[in-house]
Amino acid sequence: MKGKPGRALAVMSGREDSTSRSAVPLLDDEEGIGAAHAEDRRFVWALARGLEILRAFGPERTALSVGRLSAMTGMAKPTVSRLTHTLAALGYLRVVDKRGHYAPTPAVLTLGYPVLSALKVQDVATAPMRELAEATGCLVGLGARDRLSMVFAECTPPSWLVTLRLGTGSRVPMATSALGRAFLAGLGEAERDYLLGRLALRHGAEWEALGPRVADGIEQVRARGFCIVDGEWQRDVRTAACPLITADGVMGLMAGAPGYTITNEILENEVGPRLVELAAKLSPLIGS
Amino acid sequence: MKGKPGRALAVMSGREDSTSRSAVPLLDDEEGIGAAHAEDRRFVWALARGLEILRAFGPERTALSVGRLSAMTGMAKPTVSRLTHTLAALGYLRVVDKRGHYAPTPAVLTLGYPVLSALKVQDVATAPMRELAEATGCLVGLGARDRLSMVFAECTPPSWLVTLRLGTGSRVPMATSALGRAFLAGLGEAERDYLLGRLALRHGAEWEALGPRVADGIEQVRARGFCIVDGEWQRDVRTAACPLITADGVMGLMAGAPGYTITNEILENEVGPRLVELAAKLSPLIGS
DNA sequence: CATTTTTGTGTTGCCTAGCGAAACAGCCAT
DNA sequence: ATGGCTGTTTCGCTAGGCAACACAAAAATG
Repeated sequence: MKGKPGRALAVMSGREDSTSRSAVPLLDDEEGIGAAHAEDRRFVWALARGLEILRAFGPERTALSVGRLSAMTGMAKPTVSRLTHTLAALGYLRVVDKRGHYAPTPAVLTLGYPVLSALKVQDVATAPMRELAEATGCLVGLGARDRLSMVFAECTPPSWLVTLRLGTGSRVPMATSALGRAFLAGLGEAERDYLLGRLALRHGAEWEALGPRVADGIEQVRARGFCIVDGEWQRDVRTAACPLITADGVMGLMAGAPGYTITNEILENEVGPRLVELAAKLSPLIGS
Repeated sequence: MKGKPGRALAVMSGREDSTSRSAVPLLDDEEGIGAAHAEDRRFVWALARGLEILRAFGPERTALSVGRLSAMTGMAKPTVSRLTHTLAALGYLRVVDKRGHYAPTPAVLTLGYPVLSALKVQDVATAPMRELAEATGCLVGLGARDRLSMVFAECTPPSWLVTLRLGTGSRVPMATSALGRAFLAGLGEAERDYLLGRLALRHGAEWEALGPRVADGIEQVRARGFCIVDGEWQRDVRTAACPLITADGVMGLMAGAPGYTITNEILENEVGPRLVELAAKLSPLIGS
């Protein structure tokens, strides 16, 4: 690229061995918004940065300070300060203590409602998913892609299961989860190859071992309609998943449980087929 | 405490703006982001505008064009075009047809997860709420304030009820819903008076009749712990609600059903007390 | 069916608003 | 007080908002 230091977050920084600067501002397991839009004149950075602030929060990061946000996102502190100030003025963030820690408020939930409503999740999916969850003892989830993760649109844990903490809006990685592999299997070739390329880029060296396992999951779906992942995403969690093609695009349906409550055989012979059956039933109902 | 609102509306940036302006940019039943921050140098307008774009979508407006968004929000079309372009590049919006209609994607759900996680909704609230819902035949909801509405953090409809379409992230007006009135009753005096003032401003002439009914709801809560609203929010929907004080602030708990499935007596003698009981149980568990 | 009307999106010029580096102001702790 | 923190203010330079224009496609009209 060119030596213009101009904008483009700190992702492409690293010209000199800077002392105090955090090397890479990547959030959790996500890729930043980086340089992809560096020359896009229609791209408004202020909005992208503000949303990255909201994304920085998570289950174990419920309250963050300006400095912490600055380090996590790679933005300058004054910028973060202004963005948090704005988000607080709009009601999406609030100050939780005198040290200036910010936390998201329920107002952000309103942003998500239109999608849930458009997908008709509550209308058609929740009840049969819950039924399957209670019948099999698995947590049953419906998810779609977000960047290189899968995000749950609906999540129905069986009433007695408390160890798996997932819910609407939570994410699992695409490459190591059954849900992600099933989703990939449901895509057209072009889009799947594109995503596999990005995944390879993101996982770096470990892709050597991971890539074939992803390909195997896709092959499982092709062979019998669903795939199984045992302990790759989280230790001692076994999951089956199948793709779900809707009018609004490809999603995925998964069912999983801790290893000590379910065997791979049950997952394969009972849960998997019922999952495929449910996906077929939901397929024409979900989305517009 | 907040600063003085003290300004009506309009006036975005230019002060000599005498040209004909698009009338009023109000979204559905919300107040715009108007003037309160007109002179706040720390306020980032681009971010506020982008979030208003996301807010413009709703259950019956699942896909919107640039022109429509421009009319709804009062922003210029090129501005909206760039914001939608940005949101699409980030994955929060996608183009759904050749005419350039945009629709939100499941990616926006990730923004809401941190709050649900922080409130521990799934961990402690969902199960007992569902239990109450099945036992009483009411939809049971847990909500918090967003601007002048109440937004649901969790919503558990009984399995057989399909006419009430509410879910996580959906909103009901503060003044005409039992949930809103119960929330107001749970606040401290200063904040309650501030909100009542804004509500009076927003409802204009009809506040003459509405205000006393709101006050009556608050009085009901004071007397017996919950209040009842019959048909004011939606025709033929009866609802009881009570405040729920958590470590993260005041919320509200409500239970409601269509009029032909429940009587006011049952609501008053059975549902209301159980609601109060549940709120007391959840109070120490929800939030940090 | 071609043409005009309507509706709606994407580009320019100009000027305001916002980003970022460095300096400035609070807070605690020792 | 003196550092070592962290969050907020100047100020230059650049990105982005707004108005007007240009343009594409559906709808209306003969």
